[in-house]
Amino acid sequence: MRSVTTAQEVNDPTSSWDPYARGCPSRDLLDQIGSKWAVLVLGELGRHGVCRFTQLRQQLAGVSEKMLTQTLRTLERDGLLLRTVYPESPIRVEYELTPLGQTLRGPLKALTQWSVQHIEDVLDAREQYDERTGQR
Amino acid sequence: MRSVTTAQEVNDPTSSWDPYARGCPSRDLLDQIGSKWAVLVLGELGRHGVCRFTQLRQQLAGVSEKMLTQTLRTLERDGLLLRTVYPESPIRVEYELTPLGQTLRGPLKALTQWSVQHIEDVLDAREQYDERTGQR
DNA sequence: ACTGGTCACTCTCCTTTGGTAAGTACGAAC
DNA sequence: GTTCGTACTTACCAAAGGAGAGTGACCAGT
Repeated sequence: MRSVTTAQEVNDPTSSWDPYARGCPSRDLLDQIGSKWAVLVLGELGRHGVCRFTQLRQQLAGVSEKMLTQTLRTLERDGLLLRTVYPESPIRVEYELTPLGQTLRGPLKALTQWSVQHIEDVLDAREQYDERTGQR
Repeated sequence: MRSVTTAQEVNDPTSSWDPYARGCPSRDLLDQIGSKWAVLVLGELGRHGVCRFTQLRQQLAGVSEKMLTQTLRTLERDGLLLRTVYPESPIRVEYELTPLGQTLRGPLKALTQWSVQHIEDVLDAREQYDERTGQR
């Protein structure tokens, strides 16, 4: 068992993960999957199925190669995507979601859609806030 | 109209927000709402309805006062939560979700649940990855 | 043999963000 | 008048992120 064993969970090994607890792996994971580039990488792989490095770099306009590599490695390590190297010339590397990664599509799509659907409300709210606080 | 007007969207002013586009406000918003502390603050306010500063600081174990204040201000400005000051002594400040903030509960809850439900799979995947790459 | 091109990184430098801890403002209670 | 509680600010430093040049493997052309 890998569960972080503390006093209160000794008799309850299955339900001990709490993102609100400091240092809990589930908090770190939540942070990872909600991070800027991870959301977009997973979203893109969810829509296109299989992608190459350069393709992703173009779709996620503005990502640096360093961050793209870093994000892809982390997601691969977490078992969310599969990285396949074809030793052709020039080299070809393909990325695709694993079954585990697929299970994240729904939640992430919901979040992405929310940001598109409500961005105008948010921009309005910001304007009002700035007027309110700017006057004083 | 606040929409960022570029060539391809001149005849389509309503559906122009794209989180995959560099500098699009919806990308920034997605980044905000998916950020570490914002997720937890919104989650906590979703569960408890109304919270005070100190209460939030305790529930979100590990957050610094600086980051909590900063996160709360940003969320208030974005119209996701309401901040009410009661000029008693000692001062009392209450935070609660706005109707707009309520609409985020679903998506964020899904994400949080995912991280709890799949953290073990991810930890397994990491172990395997480290073995694979550590050997070479 | 040598130049140039492609792809997927990798490295370095510098800016921005985040964390730690101490300080501030206000009235109330002792 | 000193201490307490509450909700912040501020100063400082370490860690993460972004910009851009460099690397290595391979091959096509000259």
